[in-house]
Parts: sequence; structure tokens; C-alpha cells
Amino acid sequence: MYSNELVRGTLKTIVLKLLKEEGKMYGYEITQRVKELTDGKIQITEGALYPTLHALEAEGIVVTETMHIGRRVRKYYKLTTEGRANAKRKLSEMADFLGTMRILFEGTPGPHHA
Amino acid sequence: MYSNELVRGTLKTIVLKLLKEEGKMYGYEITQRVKELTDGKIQITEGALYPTLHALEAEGIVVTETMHIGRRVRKYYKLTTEGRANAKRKLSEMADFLGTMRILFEGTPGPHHA
DNA sequence: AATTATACATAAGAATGTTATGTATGGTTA
DNA sequence: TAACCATACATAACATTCTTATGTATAATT
Repeated sequence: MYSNELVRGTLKTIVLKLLKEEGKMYGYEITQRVKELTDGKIQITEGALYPTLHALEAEGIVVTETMHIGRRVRKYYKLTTEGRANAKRKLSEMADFLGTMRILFEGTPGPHHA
Repeated sequence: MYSNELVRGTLKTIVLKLLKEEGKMYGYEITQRVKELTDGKIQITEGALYPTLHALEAEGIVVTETMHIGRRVRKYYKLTTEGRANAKRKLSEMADFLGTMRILFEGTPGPHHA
């Protein structure tokens, strides 16, 4: 686990990236996926995730679809058309940001994904 | 300029990195150096920087030395012995974190600097 | 003379997270 | 079968860390 100040600010972008790739995901699934992909180094807490998802919905970036698994409820989130455009912007901003960080901390910009 | 949520959490580490490289720097100099190195993409505000520097001093990570340039005051900051150890930890954590971000956003871990 | 750059500082408020708590179902194990 | 852990949602109090605004003052440029 990172001393989580570094992770601050990246949550929304991580969610958008996953939704863009997977099409639709539910909250708990997102927490598990991120844990998997990062070898447990990033663990999204529910107290951070759910308010973020609700905010994305309120902004029209995502819409929800509720499914019933047995008697349990699952709330799937997927990008809207506007959300896809937003995600694209945020992801290219993240790519640029990571390049800048590389310059600062490694002295190299790294590969560019035009 | 990045929609600055991404920059959140990186300020302290950026300062430690610069101090480690330069030996000593003063506040205004740090803001200018970061602006230069990042092509204006990251602009540290004074409201964020000075409290951070004061906190680092209170934690014993840095010590200060006041210089007089004409009638103006400059406050130089440099790492303590403990601060150097702390900086080393934070920088390797940042390197690891950037690798994790690359996996999430680019699908590649990037080079490892052992 | 006015403006901009240098150089410090602090305080109110916003944003974004942590930690704690609550509710409930379903599967596994002692 | 009782206890425990995993799944799955949610919210609220609090902490941290930044933005924005403000204040003070000297030095250089237009």
C-alpha cells in the first residue's frame, strides 16, 4: 500500500479508464479489479468510491442499471456518450501528467502514445 | 496546466526531490524551477508551498537558513540527515507508484531503476 | 509613476479522501 | 449450526491538502 497521499486525485480517472475498457462495472467489482491490477498496492475504499460514482452520475458522465443477483442488488455503471468524451480527455491528460512526472523524477519523458 | 486534482499529493515529494538534487533552495526558487521543468504544466502556488515547507521543518525533514539579499530576505531550505533518509523512501515510493500508474493506464510497467 | 517580478506569510473555504458505521445476503468452515 | 468472511450497497464525521484571496515589502522594468 502506498502512503496514500499519492493516490489522491487519481480515483476518478482510474474509474473512467476501467469503465471505458470494460463497458460496465459495479462498485465492488471496481475495488477488486484495481486491487488485482496493482498487486494490492492500491486499495480503493468504499467511502471514497461510492460518493465518486454518485458524483459521476450526477454530472451525467455515467448512467446506472440495477441488476438482481438472487436477492442481492448490483448497480452497474457505464459511460454515457458525453462520458466517453470526458474519459478520453481525462485519460490523455493522465498520460501527459505521467510523462511530466517521469521528467521530474526520472529525467526521461517515456514513450508517447499519440 | 493540469486540472490540478492530478497534482494533488505530489507536492511534498517534488520538493524533496529538488532539495535532494540541489542541496538547498528557497521557496520562490522552487516554484520557478518546477514551472521550468514542467513547461508551465505544474505551477505550485504559494498558498500550497509555504505551509508545506513549514510542515517539513516542523517534522525535522528540513532546516532553514535565512539570507539577506540587499534588504530582501530569502529563506533557504535543506534536508537534514533524517530528511535525506525520508526523501529516499518517498522517492522510491514515487517511482513504484509511477510504475503502477503505467500498468493501469498504459499496460506497461516501464523501466525499473533498482 | 505604474507595473511586474521577487519573496515571504496566513486564513477561509473547497475538494477529496479516511475511518467508522450501518444494512443485508450468501458462502465457507470449525 | 454458529461464526466468520466475502459480497454489495450506503452515508456521515473528520482529516488532509490544496485553491483563492489577502497582506507586506523590496527591486527591476516600462
